[in-house]
Amino acid sequence: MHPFHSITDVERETGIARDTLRVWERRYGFPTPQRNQRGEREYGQDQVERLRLIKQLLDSGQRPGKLLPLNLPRLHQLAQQSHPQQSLDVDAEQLLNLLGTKDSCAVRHRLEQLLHQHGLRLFLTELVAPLNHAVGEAWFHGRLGVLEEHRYVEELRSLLTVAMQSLPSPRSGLRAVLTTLPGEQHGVGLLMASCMLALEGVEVLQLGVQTPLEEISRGAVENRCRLVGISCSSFPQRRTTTSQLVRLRTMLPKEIDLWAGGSGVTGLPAMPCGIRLFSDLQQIPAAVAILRSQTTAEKPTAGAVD
Amino acid sequence: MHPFHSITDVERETGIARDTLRVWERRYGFPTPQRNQRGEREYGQDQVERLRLIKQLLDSGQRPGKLLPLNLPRLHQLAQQSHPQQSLDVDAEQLLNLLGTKDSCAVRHRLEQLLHQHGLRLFLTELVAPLNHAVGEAWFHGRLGVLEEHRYVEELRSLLTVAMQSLPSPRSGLRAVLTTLPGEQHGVGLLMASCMLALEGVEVLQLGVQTPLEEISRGAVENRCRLVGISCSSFPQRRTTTSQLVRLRTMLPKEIDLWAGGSGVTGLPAMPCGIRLFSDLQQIPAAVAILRSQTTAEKPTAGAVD
DNA sequence: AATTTATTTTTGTCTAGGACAATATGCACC
DNA sequence: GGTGCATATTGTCCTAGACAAAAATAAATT
Repeated sequence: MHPFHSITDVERETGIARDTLRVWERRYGFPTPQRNQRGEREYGQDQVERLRLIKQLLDSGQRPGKLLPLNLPRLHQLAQQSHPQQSLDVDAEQLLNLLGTKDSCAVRHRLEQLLHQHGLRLFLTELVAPLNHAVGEAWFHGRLGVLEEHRYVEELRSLLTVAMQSLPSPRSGLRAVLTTLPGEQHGVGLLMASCMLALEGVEVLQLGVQTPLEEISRGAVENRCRLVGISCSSFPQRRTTTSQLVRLRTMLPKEIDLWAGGSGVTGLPAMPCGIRLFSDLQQIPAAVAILRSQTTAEKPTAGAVD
Repeated sequence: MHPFHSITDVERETGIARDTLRVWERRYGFPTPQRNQRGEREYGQDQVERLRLIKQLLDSGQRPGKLLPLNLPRLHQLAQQSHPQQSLDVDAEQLLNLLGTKDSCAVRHRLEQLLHQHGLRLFLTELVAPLNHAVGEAWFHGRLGVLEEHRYVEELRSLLTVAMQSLPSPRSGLRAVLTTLPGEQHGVGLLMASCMLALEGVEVLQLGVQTPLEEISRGAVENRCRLVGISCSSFPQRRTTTSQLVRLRTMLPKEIDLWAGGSGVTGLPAMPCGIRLFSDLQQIPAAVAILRSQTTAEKPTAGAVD
């Protein structure tokens, strides 16, 4: 009926905290919501759009002081500049186009085709990883909507879930807990990492998203896991990621490795200690190999741990 | 290191809004966090536990005024009373026990066994639905941890995803968009509903969780869906669910049905109009049948719509 | 006695403007 | 070009008050 959004709505839709929205209004004069009878803010659709765009630009490194005074055209202009169209694999490009059409089966079929053609590992590293990024960018530029993005994610999730089921039962010996931090909602990166580890013969204990740190730690210990993997997408504040990872590190026994990867860790301010950051899925096989050689080497010489 | 949580942490871990935490402190004298140098609240682990329990009791219909003055033993006592152990199917009971053990494969295998034994539909309505509830309760009573719950959810998700893939391609004619409202994070109910619809030959467009209302509407229209299904789990405020559903209803063309189901809609204060609430998965087949007969009946007599 | 209607209490969310530390930026200096 | 320090920017937290929606209770009606 009335196209107005409360401050809580806007917080949910843009990912910008209520306090931040209010302080922006005070400091920069934007947004400028109307007020209802009760004196509460009512954001119009246009302001929400603009805030969404601002949020995206912020996440890509821009600063609020520059961004908030700009009008919509200038913001779009900036979006163009800061995220130039990147060249893409021909397959990825094709899929991106398919996503834009109404035909959802086509996307599914093409993904399956490519999976069988290249095998799971290459499919993940060469196609899905860049495609994920490209889908995000396409949304950023307004080429795809949230709808298309969700559809893509669901197709991929389903495809990878099925693919992982049909992998041979891992030769035990190396077990891993895989999950995301509390607050993190995106599960596709997690699934991709699970696949990569499973491909290396690691027995993966997938816990889904948003596991409390205490439970991650308990799960790793109780199941005698050698390693904990955390998938991090973009987070509201990057220092949240860091502090949570550090806290998890202190909770885990030191003989359990802690790995973190995903777009949320690239450009993270260098971990203090004992946390391995992955900027790329492709680093996983080598890391697993090293871990495996370490573990088998250590096994015979028991003890020597205080 | 230091076992203290900021107010944001507590908000994330308990699902209680910051403002609410502060106002409780003011009104009821609980929680009573310490303050750090800067004067900021620091909640100890015990207070967080207590708040979690309080949140659970609130969700089950208790009132803050009664709950907040109570100490921990009394809260547990109340939890026992308000959620008496229910009798369970022998299969469900067995699975609940398996979940408590470390052996994750056993859960998986037993679920698969039962799925093949009963078929997907009975598996969902007779086993999974009550088991979901039982797992929630078991967590409530401290019998299972978050870890076990997550493991269960992931196994189920994977199992149902695979099962849905192996269903025959739906005979087209009836198409549905299925998703959850913005803010809703739980996707299992969604997957179960998708399965039920797919079993009835409905072509399901799964959009995953948290789709903005505008995008739900757009997806339904663009893909010529006859119906939109929303899966609602427990929501912070129930009126949020209502208002969002009503808003979605107004956005959708009136020839598209809107269905909502899940634990979040039971006991919801009667929808104004044009929204069908499902308290049970079993109601789905009949509703689809009716819809199908309506649609085929209407098709020939085109027009008569302003 | 049961059901409807009015009144009171409870409760979550919103507001304002101030404060401060953590991060980023600009600039002199090596 | 890199390094250290002063300065500016920015998100989050604070207090305390206000108010409407929901729930509980009381009152009035059938």
